[in-house]
Amino acid sequence: MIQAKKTDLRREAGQRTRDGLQTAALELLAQRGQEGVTLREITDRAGANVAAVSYHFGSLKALCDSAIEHALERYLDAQIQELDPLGSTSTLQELAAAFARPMVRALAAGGQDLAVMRTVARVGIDPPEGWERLNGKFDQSRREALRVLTANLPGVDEQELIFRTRCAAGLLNWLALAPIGTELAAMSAEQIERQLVPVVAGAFRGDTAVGC
Amino acid sequence: MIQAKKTDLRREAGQRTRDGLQTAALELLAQRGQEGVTLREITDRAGANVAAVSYHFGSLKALCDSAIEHALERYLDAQIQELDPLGSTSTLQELAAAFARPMVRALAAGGQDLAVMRTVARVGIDPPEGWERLNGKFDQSRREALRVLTANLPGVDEQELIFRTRCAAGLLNWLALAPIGTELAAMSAEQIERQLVPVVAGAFRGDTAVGC
DNA sequence: CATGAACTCAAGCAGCTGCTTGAGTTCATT
DNA sequence: AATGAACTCAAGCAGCTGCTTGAGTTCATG
Repeated sequence: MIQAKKTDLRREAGQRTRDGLQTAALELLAQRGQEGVTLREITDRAGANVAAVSYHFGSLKALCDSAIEHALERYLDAQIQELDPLGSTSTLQELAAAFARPMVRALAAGGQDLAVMRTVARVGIDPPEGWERLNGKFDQSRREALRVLTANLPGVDEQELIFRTRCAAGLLNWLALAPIGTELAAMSAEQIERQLVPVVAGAFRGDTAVGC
Repeated sequence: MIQAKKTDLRREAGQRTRDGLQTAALELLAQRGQEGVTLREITDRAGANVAAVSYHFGSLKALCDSAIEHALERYLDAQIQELDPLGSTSTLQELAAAFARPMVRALAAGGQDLAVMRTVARVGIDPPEGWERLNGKFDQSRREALRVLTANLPGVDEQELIFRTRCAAGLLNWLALAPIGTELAAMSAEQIERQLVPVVAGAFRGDTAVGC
C-alpha cells in the first residue's frame, strides 16, 4: 500500500490533468474574466478532454472556483508574509513597500504569478456568486497594515485609514489589470518599486488642505 | 419638408428604439462587461426586437461600441470641464478635487451617470479590439492635471508625475467597479469628496523616504 | 387614395455553450 | 491471468448565441 502510492501512474496522470486544467483556467480567468472563459478553451489549452473537467471538478464553475481559491491563497500568503514583520515603529514608506511588494514582484515576474494577481483583482470587481465571505479574508490581511497606519497617523479617524488601505489595495489591483501595469511589467522589480512606493505611501499619509 | 421633420412619428419611434437599445447596452456593459452582454438581454431590457439591433446598429458589437463611445464622450467632457478652470497657482488639493469630482458625482448620483463611469472603467481594463487609439484621448484629458502637478512639484521627474496621474485615475476607476464604490455610493457627494480627495492628493504629492 | 420609405416582428439558421454518456484504456492488486 | 478502480475519449444532447429573412405595420408624401 505504501509502495502503491509510489508508483501509481494512473493517479499521477490524473493529478497532472487536474493541475493542467487549473493552470489553464487561471490563465484564462486572468485574461478574460469569468464571463469570457470557455470549457473547450480551457481543455484545449490544457491538452485535456472536455469530460475531464466534469470528472475531476464536477463543472466548469467548480473548476473556476477552485482556480480562484488557489490564486487567493497564494496572494494572501504573500501579502501576510510581507506585512507580518512590520512593527509599530515601521514608517509609512516601509508599510507601502511591504504592501505593494507582492504586486511589484508579480508584475516583474509575469507568467503565473501575474495571472494570480490578475485573477485576484478580477474577483475584487466581479466576485463569483456566494463569495461575499471573502471580504472578511481580505480585511484580515490588511489589519496589520492598519496597525502601522494608526501608529504613524494618530490624528486620523480609523474609518478613514481603513478607506485609505482599501484605496491602496484597489490601486494595486488596477495596476494588475490595466494597460499601465503591462507597461510597468517591462521594468525591473526595483524600478517599479521606486515609482510605486511613494504613490502608495502618499495615499496612506493623505494630503489635507491647510489654507484656503 | 420642414413640417415633415416635426411630425414624422416613424422616425421618432426609431430614435426611441435606438436610444433604448443604447441605454440598455450601457447598463449591461457597466454591470457585466463586454463578455457578459447578450443580444437578447439587451433587447428584452429595451423592450425591442432582436432584429432592431441589426437594423439600427448593424451588429451587437457595433451597438456596444456605440454605447461605449457615448459613455467615453460623457466622461471626457465632464473631466475636461473640471480640469479646465485650474491654473498654475492651483493647489494639489484643488487638483485632486477637480480630478475626482466626476467620479464622486457619479457615485453619489448612481443610475446612468454611474453606469457611464463603470463602463469607462471596464474599457480601461478590457479595451475593445482596435480601441488603442483611446489611450491618446485619455492622456489628453490628463495633460491639464500634469501642468498643475509640475507647478506644485517642481523637483519631481515628469515621467513620475505622469505615472502618478495614471495611478490616481486608476484608483478612481477601481472605485467605480469594486464593492467599496458601492459602499461609498450610500454617502453624499460631499462626504465622498472629503474622504477621497486627501487620498488622491496624497498620491499626487507622493511620500518619499527621508531617513533610514 | 396610392406609393414607398421607415420600422417592427416571429421564425428560423448555423454555430457555440456546458455537460453527459457509454465504450474504451491503463495499471496496481489479487 | 483476472479483477476492478482510475482515468480518457469521441460523440451527442438541449439550450443558448448572434444574426438573417420575409412578411407585416405605420405613416408622411404625392
